[in-house]
Amino acid sequence: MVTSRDVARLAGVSQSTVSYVMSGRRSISPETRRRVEEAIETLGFQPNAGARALASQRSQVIGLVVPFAPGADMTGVLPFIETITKCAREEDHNVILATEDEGAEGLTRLSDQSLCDAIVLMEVGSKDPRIPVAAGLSVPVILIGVPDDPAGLYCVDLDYTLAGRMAVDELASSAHDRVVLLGYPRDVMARDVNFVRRFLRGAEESAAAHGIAYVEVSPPDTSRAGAEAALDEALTEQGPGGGRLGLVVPDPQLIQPTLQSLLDRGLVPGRDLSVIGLCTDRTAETSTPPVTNLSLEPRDVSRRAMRILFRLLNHESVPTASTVELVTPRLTLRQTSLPAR
Amino acid sequence: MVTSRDVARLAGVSQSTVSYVMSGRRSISPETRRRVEEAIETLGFQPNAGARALASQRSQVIGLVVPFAPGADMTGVLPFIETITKCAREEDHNVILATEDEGAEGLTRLSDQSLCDAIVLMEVGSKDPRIPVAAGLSVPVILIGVPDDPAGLYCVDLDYTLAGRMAVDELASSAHDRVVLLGYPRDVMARDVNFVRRFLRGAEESAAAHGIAYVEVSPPDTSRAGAEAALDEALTEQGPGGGRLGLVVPDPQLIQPTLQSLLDRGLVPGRDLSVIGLCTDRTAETSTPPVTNLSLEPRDVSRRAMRILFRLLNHESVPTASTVELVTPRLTLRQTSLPAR
DNA sequence: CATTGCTGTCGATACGCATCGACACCCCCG
DNA sequence: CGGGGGTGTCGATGCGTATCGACAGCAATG
Repeated sequence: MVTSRDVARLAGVSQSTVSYVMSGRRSISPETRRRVEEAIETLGFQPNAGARALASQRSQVIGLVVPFAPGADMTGVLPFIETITKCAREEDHNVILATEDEGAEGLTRLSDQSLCDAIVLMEVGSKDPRIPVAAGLSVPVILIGVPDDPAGLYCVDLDYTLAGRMAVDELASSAHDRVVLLGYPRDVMARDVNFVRRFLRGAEESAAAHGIAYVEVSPPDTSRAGAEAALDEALTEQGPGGGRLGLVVPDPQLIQPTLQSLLDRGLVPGRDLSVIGLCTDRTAETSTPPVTNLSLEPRDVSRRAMRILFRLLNHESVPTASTVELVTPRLTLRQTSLPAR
Repeated sequence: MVTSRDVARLAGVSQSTVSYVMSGRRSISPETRRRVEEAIETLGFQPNAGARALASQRSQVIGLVVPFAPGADMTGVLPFIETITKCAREEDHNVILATEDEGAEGLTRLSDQSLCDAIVLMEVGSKDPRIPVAAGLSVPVILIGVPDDPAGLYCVDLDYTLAGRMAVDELASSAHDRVVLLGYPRDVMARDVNFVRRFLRGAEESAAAHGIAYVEVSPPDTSRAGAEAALDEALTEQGPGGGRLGLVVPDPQLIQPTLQSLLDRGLVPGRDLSVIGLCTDRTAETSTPPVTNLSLEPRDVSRRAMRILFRLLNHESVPTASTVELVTPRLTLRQTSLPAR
């Protein structure tokens, strides 16, 4: 192993000088700097992470807690991980992974063992039991998702209320007469996840504002049969015909089954009715047919979270007065939207 | 911050005794052990990771290099990450993430900075430029995927050759007359990925062995249009009718488009022909209709890799003489298989 | 009783780096 | 020509843990 002492010896300077060359925390003469950098290059010196962390009280590591819990919707988790990792690297930090199923102890472990300088907590639930613990840690914590009580922690999330509103707004403005919201399956509803409530509220509000007919049906699960059942309920209740129907499907897993069920009934999305999904663009592009969607913007959300995080780490002031930052979803029209009339 | 010295003071022992209680590397009297453990509990002591790493030359961290490169197939990466992380935690290790786009430097960084004790390298290509670098690192490296020259490194992967053989074996044994292999898109073929070649070879071999008609067509890309084009080529060439046709689709991204294209032509998978996909079970279950598939077994592959890894770290002998460990795929019949005749 | 061999504990040290205080040197100004 | 204020470098120290050698106490042995 090459140490900074080896570099110092080769460059003919002291070890501390090497350290100052690398950190830039003291001025160094151009000549010395050159010699040291040359020595670093020659020896291929890389500072020992443990020693650095021990001496500086900074691990240069970000803890990322991901939802691997069984049953959690893992669709679209990857873009978050990807973006967060890349943002971290841009700031010369590394990412250490923890899984949701470790619960609150996972958080204290990361923090108390000085494994990381900050924590990003993904997929935060309404009354997430980790929140009070997170609030008491010695490292800053950024939440992706908005709990009922953020306990002063910084939160970033998609603006689900706005997403719900945008979905119905779009349908209303393209002359649809009625909206059916194909809700989340019962088990998701039972978990009382925050963003579900927010989305539904936004959709309802918009429907009310536009004076447009609005019903909400909950499928038993996200299977093909679940979609069938929900559609049965939705369509028989109102009759299949008459007017322009808009279907809003906020659960990504339900989109493909729903589209398929519609086709089986001879109802072609984009010809006989509109379908708007809430899912990643990738999911929307690859569904058959490609579905008009509101993007979950995982990259934007992640980037915003990381910006806050590094501002906190660098003791810069965090500009927003608010503790909750919401990202605006993006609507992309694809093949499942009825043409304007 | 609570240190082992604090624990020692409270327990009335020396710091080194605390360390020995925790590591179990020297015998400790029951009475002393009790007092120390009580003190640890009381203070909520967690050893400082950096200090521990510095002193013991062990970071208790596994480096995981994931394929986030643009264009890489990210489908199914998550189960690998999940399983690897969980295996690591079972052995009291953490996982640090690196992205493929850091290339070989990412590997030397992880190793030379002593950020981790071992590295898992995912999605290794045939002539992956990282292999020679990996072979020279001071930490063990486990590959997921098999390069042309493993350079003495341990590799774990699905047995793609067997998968190809199993696909055609299944079709042959269920009285199919001919097999069309809807290959990988041209850009994947161009990258000359190892597992693609292996799968195709297995399929060819089996077809030859069974004396069954076999053609292979390559779609331009994984879009719907790409699937259409490939199907056009495959079906016109042989005519749509006559005998029992089996379609093998090894690219997960191509499966849904292909199924859809078939349905559009009035060809119902499971009634008019058979379709076998190579994809995760999850993908197979959620396709419409659910496709008979050979599983990629990400959990098995990951677990095998981690077992080797920890054996290496614990200086246990690694049992296999061979450096390459292949996992047997699992065939699951679903709705796209023709009933036996 | 002297010796040997354990068992259980302690003190000291090393790990590699960051940082603080000291200080030698030089330049500029009085 | 003397003093003051930078500038650039160094030595020393500390971060918190693991581990080595030492050794006190005790039991078993000849």
